[in-house]
Amino acid sequence: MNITSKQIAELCGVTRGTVDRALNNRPGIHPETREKILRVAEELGYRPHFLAQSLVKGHTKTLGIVLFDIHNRIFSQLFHAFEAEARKRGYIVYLVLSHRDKELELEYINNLLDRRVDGIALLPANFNKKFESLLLRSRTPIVTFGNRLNGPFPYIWIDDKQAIQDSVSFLIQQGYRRLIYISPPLMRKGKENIHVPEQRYNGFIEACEATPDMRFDIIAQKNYLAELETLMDTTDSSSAILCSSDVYALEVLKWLNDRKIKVPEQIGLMGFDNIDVLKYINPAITTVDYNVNEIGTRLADLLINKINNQDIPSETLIAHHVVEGQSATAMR
Amino acid sequence: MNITSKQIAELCGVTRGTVDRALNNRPGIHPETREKILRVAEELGYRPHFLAQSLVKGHTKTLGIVLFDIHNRIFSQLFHAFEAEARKRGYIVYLVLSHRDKELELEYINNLLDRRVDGIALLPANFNKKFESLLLRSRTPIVTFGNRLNGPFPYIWIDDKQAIQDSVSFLIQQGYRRLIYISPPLMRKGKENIHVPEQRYNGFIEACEATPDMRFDIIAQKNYLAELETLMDTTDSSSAILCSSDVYALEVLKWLNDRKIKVPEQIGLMGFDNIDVLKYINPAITTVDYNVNEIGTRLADLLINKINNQDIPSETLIAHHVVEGQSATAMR
DNA sequence: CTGTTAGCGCCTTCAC
DNA sequence: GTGAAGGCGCTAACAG
Repeated sequence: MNITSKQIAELCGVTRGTVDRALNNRPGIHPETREKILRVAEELGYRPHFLAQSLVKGHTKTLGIVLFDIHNRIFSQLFHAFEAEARKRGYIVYLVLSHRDKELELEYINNLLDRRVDGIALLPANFNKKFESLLLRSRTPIVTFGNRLNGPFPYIWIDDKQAIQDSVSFLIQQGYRRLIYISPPLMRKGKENIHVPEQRYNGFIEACEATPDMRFDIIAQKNYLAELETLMDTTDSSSAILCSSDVYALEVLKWLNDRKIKVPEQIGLMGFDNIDVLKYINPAITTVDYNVNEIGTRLADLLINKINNQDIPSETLIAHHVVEGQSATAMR
Repeated sequence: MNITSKQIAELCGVTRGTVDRALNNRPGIHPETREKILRVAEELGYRPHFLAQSLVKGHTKTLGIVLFDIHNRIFSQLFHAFEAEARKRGYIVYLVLSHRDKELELEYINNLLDRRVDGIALLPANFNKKFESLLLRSRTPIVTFGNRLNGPFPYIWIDDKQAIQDSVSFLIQQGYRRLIYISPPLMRKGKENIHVPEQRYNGFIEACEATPDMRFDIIAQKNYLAELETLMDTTDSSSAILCSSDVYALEVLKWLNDRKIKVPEQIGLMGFDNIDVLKYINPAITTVDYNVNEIGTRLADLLINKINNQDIPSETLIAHHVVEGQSATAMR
């Protein structure tokens, strides 16, 4: 169906070796022969068979990236940057969505490995030894992000623990003395890789315990609004709700709005991630910002460098900072 | 590096043909030989080389999907559904982002073709004959969506013209008699494939012209807020702004908020797409809803059916309906 | 039942 | 400068 180098060889009355020399302009071929072959190839719209090339060259110029989903804006932005950098460096990417499902992730990883991707950017849901040894045995370059593994896999993200501590500091400074921390992923502890939620959780606990007179609660379940409800009568204007992600903060704000509870007048609210839809929300939600585009770009950069056998740092942490909105400003 | 069927053959003292029979459990092999081969393969963690398989089988079990971007929620949702259906049917997908850039789209299409993807789901930015003939010549199954080509390419989306007419009808019914239609993509007319924006535009014009006493304006430029400003002193509470997409409606609402112009008291506002972030917005934006998950699923379904040489409809239109919020409710 | 052979499309020595 | 041959890893048709 498609024109092959063999056919060109026949048409030009030469052998495939010569055609190859012309096509990949390698030395050792008469200029005229080259001209002719190139012309014929051009006319016939010859395009090399990428798979066949990959098979012999041993690389596919393909990257795989596994994400939980792209509903969370943070991940769709990350993908954008990743894809752009990959393209600039000559790679095309498989995007697969694990939905935090360990089985599915495993299935996908195996599939990507079978397809001989040159490297994988991985947001891991699995976390056990068996999984890691599969990755290691594959000898495929891998860079993790947004969740850490135990083995020697390079990692890029932010300093989550510090970021939450900064958030708590900010809230304390605003005069808040009673905090409710909402982080549903914590409920999957032991069942799933929740490295980042745990880092944030640890940061929260430490920061709170280091503060005299601080009261705090943790909500770690899927149905977090129901639990929040039971806590509401213990709150006042010196209370604030800190969410481990903007997506929860948005839900909480909506829930509070529906109940005519005013933010920040009656209770403070703070998110995390600074996803871009926040700009449309009233009141502006105080949150933690970090350059996710940079993460995406660096992620691709690191992975490709690793593919090229360059040394890359085992950990790359991107800067973060609290962005003050109007949702966590206690009446002092 | 990785174990091959040849090595298994040697280890088992048989030939590759036999190994192949065992691995792909084909008939004509002694149960014991099969057992042994399977056991050895299992122990060594043998996995077939997907590329080599593809090369000989003539298919790659790979789909390509080209999107403008995944910032617009409608596209990330669509991808989710597409990816899920593809996976269920045994395919993995390349996601490439054209950013509406015709050159880039072309480059990507060629790349996907070189990689011998089994099919392409295409949101086209290009629209000329040359582009279409490239697609046709490739003989690769293609299904378009969200923008139409002229050639015989199956298409799936919604009835955009009708949807805007329904929107206008709704606004008229609410008592609006002066409409401002905002659709920035229209400015790229002639330069880029804007099939859908044009359909919506046509629907708008027809619906307005069919209505006596209707005044209307079109804003078709990137800097639409600036143009909107010049029109604001010609509006009153019987005026409404109709946006060709929710993303513009969100910007407009923010802009109006900043100017303390009340929606819908002073002016009506309506969007299109019903992207999921709308649920967090106040006032609730009236918009047009359609099941984008269904589009994503059907898109994959159609494409795969086409790959399997089944007949598929040249046009598939998904239902839509106006969702009433509080942003376009004239004081009657 | 199993081995042999040929081929998918391309690249890469090694002779001539 | 060019041809011939072998191989990437797997499948498939044909013998035996």
